[in-house]
Amino acid sequence: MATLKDVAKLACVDVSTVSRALNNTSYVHPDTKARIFAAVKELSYHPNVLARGLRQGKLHTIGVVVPKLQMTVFTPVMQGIEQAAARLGYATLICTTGENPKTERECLSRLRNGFVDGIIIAGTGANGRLVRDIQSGGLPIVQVVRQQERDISSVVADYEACGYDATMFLAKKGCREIGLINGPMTIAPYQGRYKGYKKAISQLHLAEITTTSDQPYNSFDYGYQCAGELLDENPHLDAIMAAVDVQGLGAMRALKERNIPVPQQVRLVSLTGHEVGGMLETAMTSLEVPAKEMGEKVTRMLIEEIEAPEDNKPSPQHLVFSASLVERETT
Amino acid sequence: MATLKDVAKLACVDVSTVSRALNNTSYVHPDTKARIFAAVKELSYHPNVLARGLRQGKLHTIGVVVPKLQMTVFTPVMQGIEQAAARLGYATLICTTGENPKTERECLSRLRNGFVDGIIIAGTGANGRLVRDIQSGGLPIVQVVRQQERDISSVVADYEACGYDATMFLAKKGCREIGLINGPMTIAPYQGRYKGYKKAISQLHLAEITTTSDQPYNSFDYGYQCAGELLDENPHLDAIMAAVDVQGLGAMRALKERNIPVPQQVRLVSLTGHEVGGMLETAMTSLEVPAKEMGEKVTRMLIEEIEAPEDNKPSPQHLVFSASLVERETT
DNA sequence: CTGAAAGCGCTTACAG
DNA sequence: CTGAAAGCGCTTACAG
Repeated sequence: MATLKDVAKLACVDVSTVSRALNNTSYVHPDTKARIFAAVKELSYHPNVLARGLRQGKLHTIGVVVPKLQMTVFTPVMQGIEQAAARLGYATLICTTGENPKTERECLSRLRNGFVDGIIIAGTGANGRLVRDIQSGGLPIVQVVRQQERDISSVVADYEACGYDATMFLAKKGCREIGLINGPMTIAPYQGRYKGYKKAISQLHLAEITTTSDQPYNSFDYGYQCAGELLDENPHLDAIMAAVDVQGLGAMRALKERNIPVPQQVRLVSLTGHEVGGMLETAMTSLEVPAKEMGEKVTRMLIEEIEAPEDNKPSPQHLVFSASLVERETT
Repeated sequence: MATLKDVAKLACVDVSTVSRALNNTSYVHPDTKARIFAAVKELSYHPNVLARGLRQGKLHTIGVVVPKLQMTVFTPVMQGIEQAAARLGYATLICTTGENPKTERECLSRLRNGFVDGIIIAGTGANGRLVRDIQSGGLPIVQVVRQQERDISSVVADYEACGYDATMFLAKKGCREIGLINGPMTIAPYQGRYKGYKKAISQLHLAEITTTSDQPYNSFDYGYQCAGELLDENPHLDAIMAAVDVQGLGAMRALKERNIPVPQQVRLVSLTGHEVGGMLETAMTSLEVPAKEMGEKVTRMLIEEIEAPEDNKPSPQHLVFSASLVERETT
């Protein structure tokens, strides 16, 4: 690979002049410039981003730490992040943790080593200490989808409203035994959804009906198993709310296998929709979350913080997006 | 951020000694070592990966260029890549092109600048020249899912066999009017699927039935529209093959809206399955592609090439995975 | 076992 | 308008 030095030699100028010409950072005589560009072309020179990054203390790269991509809200979130970052001249380094705190710790350690200018995280909640350390070490970090830390900026959806609204919506349809398929309370969105559900349930004087399974919670099998359990233990169940789309798919399948007509006997809602709902044979009603937009927004927020002067960093801000109930065929 | 120098000063040794202690690259007196580690801890020192990368000419990072993630085979492929890379001590830089050649060109240009030690690409086919340039410029690059270049290593599935096998399978079930929903012939996998379909069709002396739409081809809407067209123009159609899962979802929806029973009247197969097939209300028969495994494999291949001594780089190799027909409920 | 020095490929004040 | 020099934070022969 050709270096600045090679170009300088070929163009018979100093490396500093080449640098200036290439970065347009000060006037360079047109003739010199022409010679330089000719040399660049001849050698097919490409500046070494690492060297520049080291010198400038900035690599124009952001790190993203998410649990998993497949069939989750994180895919569209990631899409938004990637696009916004590219538009602003940043590359995106991705790290999936599989909800494993240890993997997450490794990801974060790797990222903090001058590799990235900032981090976007949807955390497991198990590495709060490390996350705060990174923040106070001067590396900007923001949360997306999951707001686990109060003092770190975040972009999330209003999960409590999702839980509440969906319950109320189902009640208005006449449902009286509404079961919830959820996930661990240590993860903010699941807690939010539960709170909303609980609030609505008690306002309506209905009984709380929940369940859990041993499967990883953000999965088809979890939805399938929990739905099965709910149905078996509550013969008069008339509605199921799934925390996420893929759980909803599992629930749908469980309903079908029991020959329970949807929505006639049991209605079904996903509390965190991201497109798939509308692509199903029986389109699923869901609270659609603006996932891509959230990704874009959190990226802009992070890059703003990265580019703010050292003595004028913005305070932590928390942005909450509303989900919109899209009624389809399962209610 | 503390630097090596800070640690050295605090531990009263030279930076070189600190470096050696930290990297375990030569014997360092236990006492010295202890002092160094104490200093590291006190300053919460983290080595700057950039500086090391620059010095060693290697950043332990690979770049990945894929069309899009959402509901495509690239999500599980990406998962495989990310996991294999992490296991081998590499970070993963991701770039999505949205099938846009210009975006792809920008991604590749950004990546080649010393940023990554190698590249994995599922290309649009429109930047062959650039891809070959990168390769001959000494930056290892490998293809996944789509083998667009003969002289660049690749890991793909046997799409032709997918097309052929699926057609034969459907014929054996008694189908005589088998429609294909495909994508552009400039993209290797679509061409492969078509070839296989065509071959089977002519062996069986059946008529070729295909169609296209203006929608982006790797999408629900494309599948929906194409299926609609196929059904409207071929009243006796008894099977639909969709190139990819998400097209299959669209086709399913089109069938449902026309009240066409599946599989009784029309059978449906996806030629590139990656899990979703089994998560549907009516589970979809598909040729399941080992996407994650392909991602892992291509990563190992790339890293092997990266780590091979300059004078002993492996020749281009092409690995083809077989898909396996998983029969579910749509056939 | 450890230090001093050179260098990775850039950028950026500082002169002139 | 351009050159010479210092430095970003590391690693790695070279001495001793």
